[in-house]
Amino acid sequence: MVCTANDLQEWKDFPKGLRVLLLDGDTTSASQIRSKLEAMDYTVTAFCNENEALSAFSSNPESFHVAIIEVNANNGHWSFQFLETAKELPIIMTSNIHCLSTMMKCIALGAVEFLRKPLSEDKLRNIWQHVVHKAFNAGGSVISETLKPVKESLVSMVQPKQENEEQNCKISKETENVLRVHENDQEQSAGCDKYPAPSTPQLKQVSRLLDHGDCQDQINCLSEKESGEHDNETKSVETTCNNPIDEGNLLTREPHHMLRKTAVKKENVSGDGSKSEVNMSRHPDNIDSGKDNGGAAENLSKASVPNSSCKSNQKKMKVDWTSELHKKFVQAVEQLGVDQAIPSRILDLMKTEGLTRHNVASHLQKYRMHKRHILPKEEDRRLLQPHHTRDPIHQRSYYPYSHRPIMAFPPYHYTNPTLSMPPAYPMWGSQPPASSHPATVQMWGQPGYPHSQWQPSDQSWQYWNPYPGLQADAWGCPVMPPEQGGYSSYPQNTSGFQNAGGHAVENCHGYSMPQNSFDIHPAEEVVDKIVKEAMSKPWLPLPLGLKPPSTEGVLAELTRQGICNIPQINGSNTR
DNA sequence: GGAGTAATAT
DNA sequence: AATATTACTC
Repeated sequence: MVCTANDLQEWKDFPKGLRVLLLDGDTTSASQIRSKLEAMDYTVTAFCNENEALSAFSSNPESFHVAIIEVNANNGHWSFQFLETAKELPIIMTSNIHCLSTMMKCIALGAVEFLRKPLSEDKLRNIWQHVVHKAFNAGGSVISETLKPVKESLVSMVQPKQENEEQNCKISKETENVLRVHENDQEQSAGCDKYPAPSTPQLKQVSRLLDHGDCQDQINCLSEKESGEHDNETKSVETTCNNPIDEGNLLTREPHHMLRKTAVKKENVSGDGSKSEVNMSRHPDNIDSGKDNGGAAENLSKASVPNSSCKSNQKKMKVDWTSELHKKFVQAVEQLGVDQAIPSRILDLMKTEGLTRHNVASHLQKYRMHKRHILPKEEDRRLLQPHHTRDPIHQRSYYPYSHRPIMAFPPYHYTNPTLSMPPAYPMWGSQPPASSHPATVQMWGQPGYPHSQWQPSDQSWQYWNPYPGLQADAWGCPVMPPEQGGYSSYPQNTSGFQNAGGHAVENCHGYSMPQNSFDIHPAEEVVDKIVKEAMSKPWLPLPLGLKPPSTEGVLAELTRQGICNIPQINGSNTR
């Protein structure tokens, strides 16, 4: 069906030109879908008549890579028949109707997705993924010969990334093994950034569960948008519910296959191309039996009457803060800055459907708490710098990015950092030589404080550093965006002193402190450079080690320059 | 009613 | 351990 080897060799800009069979009895809807698809460079052949579509496919199955089939009240039987007929083709069902049993039946019969109308660009944009998915995941008996070249071609695209991505995606060894057994492992890479595929994580879960024989404990479902929390820009999310399903109600010609198909995930891409999805899971002990369908699709929850249970259950879904999601969170937080980084705004920025303000708030709380444990350690390191004094004037140095705050902190951290200081020197004393270790949270973290994913040693850590070129030793550690100019070359830059212990550390601008600058003094030229920079940019916070001039000195200087009228600020009195 | 925090539950 | 929920305060 899909494409020949030649097709793929020529297919430089996949998925452009991917051929879509579109059946929609509603001509208006059909033309809308068609124009959207064509705008995305898909090649669309539209039918409004079932028989035409079927005969077109039957006569030349290789004309199509993917099908979008509308299900309506009248053509249900035909739709199922088409699903049976075109098993090799990834078929996306779409409908205005919300009928759980129909959706279940479609999915069980092999439909890759069930989308509620209207089909937005976001819904349509990634339908190519189903082609890839099918190529990789269809069972040997189902995959067509023509799909194999697709798979091979894409494997070569996916493979080089795979090793890294496997780590980044935190795939458990167990899962990896399962996937290898299933010969579907390439797909998992597609579940990562580059070639996201709609069903990947869920498939992994389902595969694992199947292998462990407890698949009834978990199906994947799609949540509907959380009411009122998201605008139309928000994207569908994927939720994973630990819901038992009544398999007896599902049509299945091949139970394993059916379940795999049930693991349909809906994924959309936000404007910037990033995924906007969230994995959610429910605690098994919260399961309602029977009618709990878990909202097997976005549409389901709205569609089916019993879905009230799904909706209510959604409350109990647990957000899986994947590195990807967390990255988004951090980006939102950083984009907002200290003043604006509040749950609702973060939520808005993240544009991740299924995520609630509460989810964000909870995560934010944890985020802040973690930072709270991290920052004092950084301050400790700064405090060891020569010339540094802890008089209040220098307190702004504790939070050197106040002009563009990265994150909100509890006030006591920058109003009186000394109060929150854990014992500093013992920590220093216990440091391993910086030459053998880049500084990590592990080195600085308080004993007993939870580590795991909060640490850079974690594989997902790299996702959490918004500026991979820079070191960040803490979760969300403020690091200077590269575009922020010379400011970051100040030695107090958080990322600039990762390697405590008197070794040269490059900050993000390649500015390098001399060896032993920590132990003794910065080289004079370094000091000069810092002083010059500070003087040329008085609006920036002072680097550590530099004292601001006294008020008297400033006034005297102003007077010398003939400036005698100084407006009163904050009650400070001048002449 | 949202936000922040701490405590507690799951 | 991670996340959600709750209670409380602002």
